[in-house]
Amino acid sequence: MEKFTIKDIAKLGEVSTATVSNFLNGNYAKMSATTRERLANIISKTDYHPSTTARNLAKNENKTIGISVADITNPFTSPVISGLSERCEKYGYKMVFTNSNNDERREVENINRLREEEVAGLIIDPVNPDSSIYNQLSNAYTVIVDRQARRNVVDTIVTDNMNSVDTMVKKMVAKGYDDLYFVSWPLDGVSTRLNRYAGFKLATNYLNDDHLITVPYNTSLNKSSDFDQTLENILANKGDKKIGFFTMNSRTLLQLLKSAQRLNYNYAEDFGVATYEEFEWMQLMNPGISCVRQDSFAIGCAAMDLLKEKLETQYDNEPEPQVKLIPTDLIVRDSF
Amino acid sequence: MEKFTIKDIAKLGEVSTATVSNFLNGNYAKMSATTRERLANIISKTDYHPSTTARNLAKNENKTIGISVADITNPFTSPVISGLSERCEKYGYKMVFTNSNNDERREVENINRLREEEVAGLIIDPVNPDSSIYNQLSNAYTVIVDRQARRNVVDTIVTDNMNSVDTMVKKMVAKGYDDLYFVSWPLDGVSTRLNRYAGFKLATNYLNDDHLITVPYNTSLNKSSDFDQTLENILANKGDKKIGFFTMNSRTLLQLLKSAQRLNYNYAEDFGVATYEEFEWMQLMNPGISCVRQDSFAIGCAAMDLLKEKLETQYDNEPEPQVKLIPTDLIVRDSF
DNA sequence: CTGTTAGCGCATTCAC
DNA sequence: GTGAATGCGCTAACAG
Repeated sequence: MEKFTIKDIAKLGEVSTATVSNFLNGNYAKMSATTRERLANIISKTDYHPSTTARNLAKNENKTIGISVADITNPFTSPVISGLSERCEKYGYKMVFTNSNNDERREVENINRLREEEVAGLIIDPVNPDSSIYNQLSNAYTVIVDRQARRNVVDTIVTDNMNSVDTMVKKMVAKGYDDLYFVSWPLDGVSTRLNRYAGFKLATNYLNDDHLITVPYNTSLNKSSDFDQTLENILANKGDKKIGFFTMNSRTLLQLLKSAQRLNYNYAEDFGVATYEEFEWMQLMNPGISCVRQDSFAIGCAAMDLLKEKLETQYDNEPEPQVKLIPTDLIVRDSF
Repeated sequence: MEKFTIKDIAKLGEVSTATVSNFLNGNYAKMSATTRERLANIISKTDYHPSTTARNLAKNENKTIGISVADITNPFTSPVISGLSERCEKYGYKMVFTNSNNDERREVENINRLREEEVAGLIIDPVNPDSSIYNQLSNAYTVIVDRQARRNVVDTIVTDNMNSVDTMVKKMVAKGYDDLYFVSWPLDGVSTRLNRYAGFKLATNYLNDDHLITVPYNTSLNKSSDFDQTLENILANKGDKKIGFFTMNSRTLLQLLKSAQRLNYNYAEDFGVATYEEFEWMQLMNPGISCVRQDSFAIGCAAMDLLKEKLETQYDNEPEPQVKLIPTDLIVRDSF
């Protein structure tokens, strides 16, 4: 938006462009104190600032990372971006940002565009972590966040699903619940669900899947469903037993809550409940709902930390992909 | 991340770099069909892609816009970004993104950094719209979103506060409410609040401020407050009158709801209520809460539309700053 | 139709 | 301590 170049200020300072360049890069050893001061003056007066484009070209480096998020609108991705942005600033990277709006095709376009921009690295919040497109990405300059592939080919940072469920459900066990149930969308080999369920089994020591309740992915909240039936079966026959549920996310929690409402059961009173994911309304409800709050900010930070580290080391061959687990916060309220 | 340059593929194609450049830019008229095909082949085989940096330098243009958001974590900014990203893609811009985390100092840094990147334009979701720092920005290449300054110096896109409140409150009036109250944080000259209140007065025809209830900015939701008192005064003495409240945002709504709960009044039953802002829990509550849903996505779109238009026209002197209002959706549920 | 050439703004030897 | 020269990868005349 300006017009001054390094030449202009070289002329004004009556020095060569090289000296100016040195000044700009802090190589003050290579000039007299007087020219240094003169340059400082001129530059501040002209509000000249070097062209990053030109500099990138000359140095053949580009301190920017490309970001592709599946869905900016998802409440869990904002904190991730916040963490990324924090670290980018800290490390002197700028971030160019793309949103795929849950569209795999668009994600591919975004990633390709990002690569053409010659970004130094890539951070991807994948639409479908099991897609094959990530195979083309080198693990040397990319990291995946938030969603874990069944077989991951690049480093990924995700919330510690298994352990958080384990410790939360252990708290329920400790309160003397006789029967605990895990309410989930169909497992379908999705790693998030599998890992959360694994945590549940770990805490409860259930050996088979008798305590796994599955609800279809897209059931209406406001119509009675099969789930009403199984809930009624459990609750009507519970006798003196304490019954508890752990729901794998907020949607299944709502499913449970709505069903219970239809059947005239109250949570906390007639049964205990805790859930993965935190939303504001869980705190507003009365009694408040215990939940696992994932630390998305930390995921963003860790992702950029990892990426920076990878970018700074020279690999003779691609590093083995790892997955790093980020611990969660357990929010215990009065729902169990 | 690659190594092929235009020279390499020129050599491979046994043509000059100029021809390759023409090919890349779609100037197929300037070459024979055979060389065109040959080039296409070679390029696809080598997975060569031109350096955007070099291209930007050569063309002295930079199809990127800089974005500075006050707080990525605010649920209303995600849709704005979504809209921006939509339009950026459409118009062929890429976006470099910064987050200020509600810190004015950081915002200044971000904006300066963005300008140094030689972005073509700037879109700013301001931390404090009344800050003086926006005075330094030319209206020729920047637009502000979401928050309106008292005296705005650059084009601004905001939600249509006044008209949405007006039409929502008119719906309450139509339902025969005898007394309507506007619950708000102290007006304090903040344009958002002023405009919403103006809409309220427009709908109710109240001439003075007797129906404005002010609650301090930072009162705890869970302790009884002065507000409890004034609410009790109104509700205890209402007689046969229908009483309604319009709250200026979700926080003041919660204030109202919690106070009512403490005083054993029920909304919808003992009084009517509607609010600015929509959150998921308003839909979950029973009865659902009527609210004004601002179309943040549209704000993002409009902002980028405007910016693009400005970028493409040559101004002899800076254009007069305008403010554009984005209409909202009125969600009527059962709370009044 | 194709090649030559001169920049774009800056960084970096290598002389002086 | 300083400056001229060269190149980063590409574009845009201008010749041929």
